[in-house]
Amino acid sequence: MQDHTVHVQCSDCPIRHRAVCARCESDELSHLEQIKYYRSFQAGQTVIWSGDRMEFVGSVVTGIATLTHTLEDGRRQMVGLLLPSDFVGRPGRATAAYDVTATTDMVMCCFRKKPFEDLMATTPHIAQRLLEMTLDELDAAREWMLLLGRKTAREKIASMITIIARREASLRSRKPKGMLTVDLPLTREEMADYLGLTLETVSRQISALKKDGVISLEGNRHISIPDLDRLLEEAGDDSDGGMLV
Amino acid sequence: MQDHTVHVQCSDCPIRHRAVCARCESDELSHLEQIKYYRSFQAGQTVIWSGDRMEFVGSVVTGIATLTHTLEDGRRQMVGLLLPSDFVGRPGRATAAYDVTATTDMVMCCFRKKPFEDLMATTPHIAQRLLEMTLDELDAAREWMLLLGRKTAREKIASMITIIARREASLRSRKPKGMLTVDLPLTREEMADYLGLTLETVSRQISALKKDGVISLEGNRHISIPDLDRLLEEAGDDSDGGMLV
DNA sequence: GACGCGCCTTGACGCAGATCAAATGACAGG
DNA sequence: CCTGTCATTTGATCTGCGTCAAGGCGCGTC
Repeated sequence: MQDHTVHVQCSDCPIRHRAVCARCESDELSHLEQIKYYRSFQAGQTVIWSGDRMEFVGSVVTGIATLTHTLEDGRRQMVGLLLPSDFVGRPGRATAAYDVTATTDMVMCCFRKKPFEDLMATTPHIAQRLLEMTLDELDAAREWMLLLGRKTAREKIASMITIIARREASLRSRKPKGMLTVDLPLTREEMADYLGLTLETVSRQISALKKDGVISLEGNRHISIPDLDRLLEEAGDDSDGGMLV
Repeated sequence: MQDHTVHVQCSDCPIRHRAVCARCESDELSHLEQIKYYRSFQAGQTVIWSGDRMEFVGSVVTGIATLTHTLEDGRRQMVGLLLPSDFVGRPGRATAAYDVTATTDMVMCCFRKKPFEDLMATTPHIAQRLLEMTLDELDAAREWMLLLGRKTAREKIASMITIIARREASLRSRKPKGMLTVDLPLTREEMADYLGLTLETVSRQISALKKDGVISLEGNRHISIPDLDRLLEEAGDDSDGGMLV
């Protein structure tokens, strides 16, 4: 599935690598091919610190990264979870606004910012595609705000599971067979930073959902969902969870 | 200041009305002029309900609107605060994702969605401008997530005041003279929905900040800030509050 | 002036989740 | 096999904020 290598060709990533793929389909591929390059990161490695100069933009090819804000006293809030195909960086801004960290081994496809901006100015399709992606991210951020501001710890956990299941599903081409399962790509502490909780509360609520039969665990990270509707109900959303199935 | 009328010309709003103004400076103004129209709303009136068909996009000319999510049991979370010049709507999506409500009397400049999308496809500058604005909103949403997930009630109130002061300042052309003052355009309940608190907690924390001399009140809505650094400190941010001064 | 109606403030009390602390399990290296 | 490290779980206690309730203030209307 996520078997891209550092030398993956642009044309290999019709889904994962959208910022590039939008161009792959046109006759100007060669421009992007000339300016793109790949970077690998190890799990735990910081891609860029908040406030640093941001010399590139790019997108995740394989692995997972997070965006986090940190306060001086150490409180942390995750503000973005980047899965393969997600875009990183901000054309038109010189410095990073948050820490970007690889939480698994990760490969990014990067473009030096200036050439990318030049290309964007002459290739309307790129700005239109980026706008679409940014609007999606904004919607996700706003759903996340509802979670952070108004949901209980139990609802937050249930919501997180449905959100990650949904995003993993959208990366997979095939439909899931058998019982729905989710791999949580985060530690309890990272989940806590995602949800605005402490890691102890995350652990307790996962245990509680397990005890109540809403989910079952195999190991610490792998979850199966016997009854999706039950989980969606626990998530407290008024919507259907974005049509997960 | 905010004396635009329903018949305001596009060329009157170089700051407030950015989605239009991007075009005003070009030779294709007439296209936008042909498809734009104005809508007025009274304070409290709903512009559109979540889930409704969204036939238009537009931007706020005068007044203030909010975006809110509501759960079935009535819990509400504000996810956007729209001041003059802010864009509303989402090219490429058919239905609204959240409730849009006028909290003061408000005038919007609208475009039917289809013609606007057509224009966007042929006028690269519009998508580029919208991308820039959307990225700004995304940054604001992420700062808001930090507030919702990790700040104390007192810090939330202090942060809200600095955020609103900053945004009001950016709408004003002239520098503030004398002591910095802010008009809160929201009721205590709306502030609570903004901050993920209850209205009682909002009231208590505002009283506490007043008692401690961080702010002073004239009436319920008008705040003066004797010492901005003190307020920024109370807000708990590691940044400088976006260079308010 | 008296009334009603929003909006706001203040007080008393309870609880969800934070905090502090300790135990358990999973591994990797010696 | 032992040991150290790190992630996780679980328990005991504390506390910030929610909840419930009462009352104040400004303002328009009769």
